[in-house]
Amino acid sequence: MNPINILLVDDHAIVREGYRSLLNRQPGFNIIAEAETGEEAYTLFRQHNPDLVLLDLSLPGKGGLATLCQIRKLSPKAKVIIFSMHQNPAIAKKAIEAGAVGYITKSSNPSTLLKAVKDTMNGGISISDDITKALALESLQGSKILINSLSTREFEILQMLVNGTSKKEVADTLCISQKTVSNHYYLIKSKLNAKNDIELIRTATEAGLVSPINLVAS
Amino acid sequence: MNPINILLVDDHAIVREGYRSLLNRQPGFNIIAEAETGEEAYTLFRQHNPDLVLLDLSLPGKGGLATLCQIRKLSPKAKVIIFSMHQNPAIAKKAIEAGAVGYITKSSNPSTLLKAVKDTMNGGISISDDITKALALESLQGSKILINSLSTREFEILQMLVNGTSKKEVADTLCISQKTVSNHYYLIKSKLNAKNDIELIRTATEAGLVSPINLVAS
DNA sequence: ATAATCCCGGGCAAATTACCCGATACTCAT
DNA sequence: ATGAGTATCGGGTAATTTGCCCGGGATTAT
Repeated sequence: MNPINILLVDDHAIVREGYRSLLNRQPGFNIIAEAETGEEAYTLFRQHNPDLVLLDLSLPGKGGLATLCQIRKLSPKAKVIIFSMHQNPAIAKKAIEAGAVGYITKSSNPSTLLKAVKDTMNGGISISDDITKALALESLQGSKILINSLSTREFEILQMLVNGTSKKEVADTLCISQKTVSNHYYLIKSKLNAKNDIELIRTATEAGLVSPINLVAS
Repeated sequence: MNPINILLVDDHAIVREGYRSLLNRQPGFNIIAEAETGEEAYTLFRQHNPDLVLLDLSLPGKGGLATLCQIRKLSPKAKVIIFSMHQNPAIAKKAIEAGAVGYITKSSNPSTLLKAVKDTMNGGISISDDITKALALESLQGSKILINSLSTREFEILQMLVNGTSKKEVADTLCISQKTVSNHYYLIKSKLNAKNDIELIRTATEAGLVSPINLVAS
């Protein structure tokens, strides 16, 4: 049987070293190229047309997801396994939606990665246990695209708040009482499943509600 | 000459694989133990008393900075090189202040790491180029970065909090009372001039403390 | 030796949250 | 047009958190 040709994409040299060492110890795998950035990955993909791409998500420049999309657009049958440090199921979902055949966290066992490579070459989809567990939990609590469940008013208030407007200012601006703002705030948090302000901001940021920061020289 | 005995600490198996492969190719290095967590690292350090520790900063559990402090406390002459994915100079500063003899980013060349190991064994301090450059830039623009007024502990707690760890989790992880976390939190907020969580996160984001989750919309 | 921090937490009043409630008002399908 | 559904507005109250002060032990610097 021909060896499986693999394109390795990770911006950290030491991680590539790790993959290489791991895969070289196994028969049947051949790393034909390595890339540090999304751009490079795309170029090398076209050049070598590998059987499989091992792709890190947090790439400098355009990012891993975008690279994944680009590669899939060029060659919709391309097999790409995402290898990421994020244990966030939302990210895994995005990756699978975008066409990845696998999502493995970097804290997984090396054997998990090897298994994923084999499984996906047989046409399967492979997701590491920590993620499947998190996904299961999430689907139990029936999460959707949460931000869409906000009403217009809630959305408006959230947007003001995460951009630094104080509750009092919001109340004054909208001519409602501070109490109402607080109540909205409470509802927003529950709708978005945020346990605290920080989670709220992260969700809002994901949804693009937070405008970029003005660096103030003081 | 005796080989240099190294303790490897990283929670990602694939990264350890990388280190191992890299160092084994060089004569004179010997990895005597590997750890995945700070606790384990500390135990193994006492057991093996290595010449050098390669320590990842983003460890689960107690965290890399705290582990560094703990080891240095036990053995003030211990040599620890921090190996981190953060290119943030503020983090590097904290690490060196806490007694690390080196700070190398994971995006550095393998040869940089090897050189750092050698240099530090000769009594030097080694910092990767990207960081020294960033430090230079920072001092040029002479911005009195508020973040630097935080103590090590405060810094650590802030980092956990803005990355979504709840106060209770922080307390449990660090084995301190929730009240103490709250008090730290209060002090952090005043030191950073933040009126509320949102401002705090913005400042922390500016300082690069928040690990991004950029979900790209198709 | 003394001063200055840092880290840890108790205490307590003030503020905020979590969650309940009822009152309008608007939309929309029957 | 009537009733069901839901958005907006806020009152009330118990539980929690904050803001701020305190002191004590451990380190570090002077």
